[in-house]
Amino acid sequence: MTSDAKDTRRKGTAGTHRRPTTYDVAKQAGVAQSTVSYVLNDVRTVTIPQETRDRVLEAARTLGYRPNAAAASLRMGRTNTIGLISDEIATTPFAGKIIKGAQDYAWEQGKILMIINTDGDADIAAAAITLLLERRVDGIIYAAMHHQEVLLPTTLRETPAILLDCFVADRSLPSVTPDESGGGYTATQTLSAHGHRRIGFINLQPDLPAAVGRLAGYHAALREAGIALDPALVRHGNSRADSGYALTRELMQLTAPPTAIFCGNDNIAMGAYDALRELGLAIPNDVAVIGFDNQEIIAAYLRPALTTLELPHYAMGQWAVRYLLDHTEHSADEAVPQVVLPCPLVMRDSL
Amino acid sequence: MTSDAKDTRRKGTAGTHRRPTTYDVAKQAGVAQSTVSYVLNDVRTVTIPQETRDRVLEAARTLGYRPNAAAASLRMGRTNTIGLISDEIATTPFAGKIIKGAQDYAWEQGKILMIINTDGDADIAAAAITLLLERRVDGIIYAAMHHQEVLLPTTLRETPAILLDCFVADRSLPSVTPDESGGGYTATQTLSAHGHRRIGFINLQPDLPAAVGRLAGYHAALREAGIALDPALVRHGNSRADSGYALTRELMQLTAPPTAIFCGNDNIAMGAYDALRELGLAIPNDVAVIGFDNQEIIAAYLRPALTTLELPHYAMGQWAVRYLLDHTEHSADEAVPQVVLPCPLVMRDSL
DNA sequence: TTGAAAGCGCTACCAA
DNA sequence: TTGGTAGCGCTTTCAA
Repeated sequence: MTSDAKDTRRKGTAGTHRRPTTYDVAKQAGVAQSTVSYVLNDVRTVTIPQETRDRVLEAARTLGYRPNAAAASLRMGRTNTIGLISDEIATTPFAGKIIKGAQDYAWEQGKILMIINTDGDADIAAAAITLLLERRVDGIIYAAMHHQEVLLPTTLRETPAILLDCFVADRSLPSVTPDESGGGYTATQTLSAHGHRRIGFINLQPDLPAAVGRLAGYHAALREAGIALDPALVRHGNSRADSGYALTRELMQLTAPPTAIFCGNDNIAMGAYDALRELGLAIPNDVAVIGFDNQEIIAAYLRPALTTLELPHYAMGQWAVRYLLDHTEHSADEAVPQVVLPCPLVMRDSL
Repeated sequence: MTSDAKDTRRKGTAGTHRRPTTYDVAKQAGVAQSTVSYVLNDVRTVTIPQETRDRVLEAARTLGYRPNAAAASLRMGRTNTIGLISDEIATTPFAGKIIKGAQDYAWEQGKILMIINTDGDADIAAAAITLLLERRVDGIIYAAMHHQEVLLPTTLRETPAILLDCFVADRSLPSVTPDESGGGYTATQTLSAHGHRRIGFINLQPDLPAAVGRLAGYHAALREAGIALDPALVRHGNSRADSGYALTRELMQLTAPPTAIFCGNDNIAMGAYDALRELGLAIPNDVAVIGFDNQEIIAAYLRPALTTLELPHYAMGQWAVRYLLDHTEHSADEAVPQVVLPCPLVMRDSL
């Protein structure tokens, strides 16, 4: 703290940390600043003799030179940064997977992520967009953790953007979401391939995109297998375990109860397990169960381990970044893609 | 791509997106560039008449002006950005909490986070540090997901940095970690306060900082309660459920088995539940159980719900950012804090 | 109260 | 092959 007059860290007394610049490196190496830039960026349009290169590299090393990304960004008009706005982060394992998918790909491409969590607050989302715009990110990913329609500030259109696990009503923004109906189809088809003809379906709240899609898939698979749709076998719950429990009991009280149950998510499946156990029914011998979401901690710990469908969070994260990097330019003429990624089956022991 | 025939986006034909600058705003408002800066940044040292202010604000608005953060950073030497390097992100719920804690505080202070996940790879960590240094972040948080000693590149010392849930051997870098021994104490003391005198402890691998700390806390609480330490009651496992299962069986086979078990983490507790159930012992009436980590998905779903200690991930994230913001300057003379944050008890139904 | 201008560190153009 | 130099958009000093 002290020293003479306590200016320890302001003046050039060693404590000062003015980082060396290309200018310093140039001086040290006895070349021009531009030469330093050429060498450091390995610019191939100019040819610099190895000897000079070495001198520059050496000077940079001894000075501890580090390029200043802000200066480069200012000059080049690109920040090599991608903004990621997510509506949740701590409360779901999905967030981590999306981030990881996005980051892995971004990192490969030398890009870096700026992540902002909104906690579902629209004002924060708007502020986040503003901030990222000021940072001149090369693109913005707006990610929801549960497939839904969203309403977004128009400011998002000032930069390339892509929606992840969500979409806008008029589909005017590119999006990447899970193939819900494909998932519903896979689940149902897998069950029917195992010989089941009476397949119960405990769906999520009927208004959710996920529920609509999965139900469509269920219908399609049934149709394809030549199984008549029995409306009594389809129920809508609230996506929690208690609803899985209650609706499973309802289903099993039917005069012709199902031999397999497709659960709208893994929580519901957990409830189904409880109900089935209480009824003295064995999984999968008496009743087969298949879930959705692959919430590892549930699915892998349930006994028997739960067969389920995985939501492609990692893949969506990856896809979103790739899309942004491939579409750095605003090209209004191109179609706005609404991409849908498959939900892979994760086979365990419940069927 | 060529011109003449299809240069829609290069020239000023509407498609072009040269963002307006302070210069444009100045021109539009009929003032000098500096005036724009004064108004936009609300600089109080100069007094600008409301009328001028309004003109500037209006011009900025109609032009859709957005400050360029890179330019400001370059000029000011501060980026208002904090780097967060984490060794895992998708595989543990802890990451989300740390990030949220860090981000919530950073956001409040107008700072933004750059997050890089290393997957535990030292090379990636080193590259991440380099990248963040080039970005001139105002500070770096290096976060582990499990309390451990780490070995870090010296480059980390080029900027203010803080370690989260980890530390370096010589304690030369500031750190914030959970109060493991305080947690061990709380767990044990809580059990003894419930009247238990024979308290088993199934610890993690003995070499982990968490295990060492929790054991010390266990000892301290026993001593304080006047309970003699019985080495037979202390076991070391491998932090997974199977080890909790096996060691619980061992413990219960003792001629004087424990009436309560303190489990080194929630996975172990899960295994203990299985063993106890198999032995026909009721929780908490026959044996009380307390866990550690508060892995919500385990702890809250276990029946009876598990009483456990929470790791302060959110608080550590918050603390780390606060520390960095308070110590923007490199002050070598200050002591290097090794802060320890409490692990709060989360009461549920297992004791 | 306002304006001109310097300069943050970098890239890349143009000349030598 | 190398070097001088003009900005990128901003903040802030200094003069008017």
